Amino acid sequence: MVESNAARLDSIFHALADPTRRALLRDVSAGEKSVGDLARPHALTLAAVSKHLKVLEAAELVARQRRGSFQIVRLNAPVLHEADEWLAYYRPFWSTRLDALAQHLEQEPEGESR
Amino acid sequence: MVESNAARLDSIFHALADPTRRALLRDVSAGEKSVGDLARPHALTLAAVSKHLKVLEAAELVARQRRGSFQIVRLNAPVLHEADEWLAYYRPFWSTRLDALAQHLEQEPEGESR
DNA sequence: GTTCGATTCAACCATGTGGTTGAATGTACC
DNA sequence: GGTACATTCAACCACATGGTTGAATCGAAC
Repeated sequence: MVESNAARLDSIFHALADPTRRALLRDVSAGEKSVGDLARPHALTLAAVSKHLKVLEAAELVARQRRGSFQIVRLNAPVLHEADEWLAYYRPFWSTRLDALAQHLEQEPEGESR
Repeated sequence: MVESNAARLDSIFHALADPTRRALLRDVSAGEKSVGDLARPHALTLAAVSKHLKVLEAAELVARQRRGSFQIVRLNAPVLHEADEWLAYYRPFWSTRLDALAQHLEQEPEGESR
């Protein structure tokens, strides 16, 4: 559906594969925050948090915007929707609706790669 | 809910952050496969595929079982459900139901860490 | 324009990743 | 028990990651 889906999923899942980054994402889901605000609750240097934010930004999970001398970070949730759509393919496999599974398997497996 | 949720999500999302591993997962979703079967369509050595499977197995996304001289790999979909549950928290943010979002934000953000 | 606060950059370090090759293991078959 | 096949292990490589520290940048305020 989307063009280079695989590379996008790479960066999204990679960004989510770190507990600090998931925590940052959760923190920022409560509303816009400056980098300093985001760093404060974590036992990390600002530079480290800045790097994590760069990973989240590369995956477009957050967006930055300068406001005065602050960098304001906000959640970009629709990107998580892409991960959700990838997962959706497997939903029939953990739900108990085996008939749905059978029907599911007749379809082509959604072309992410190649 | 689960004990060390964060570490599990780390390994799950990390496993999903590679296109080869996502492809292997999709391949194995069509039914049990030997390692050789799984390796064939990919332009990789068997050893490389074996390593990828080890990552998927560490995340418990697949399970192995010896059958004769073959290693049979099968999907363990319920683990994907854990990733799905993590994502569920963010669903209100990309859906347009902003009233749901407001209600959502009043709740505690689900304790994965600390 | 200097100083202060917020953030990033650069260099460095230890460790992990994804791949290779070639040897080793394990099971089946004759 | 030897041979063939399926898979893994070990060693190696180049490169990415997650963290640090200290210098550099950028905007605001005096």
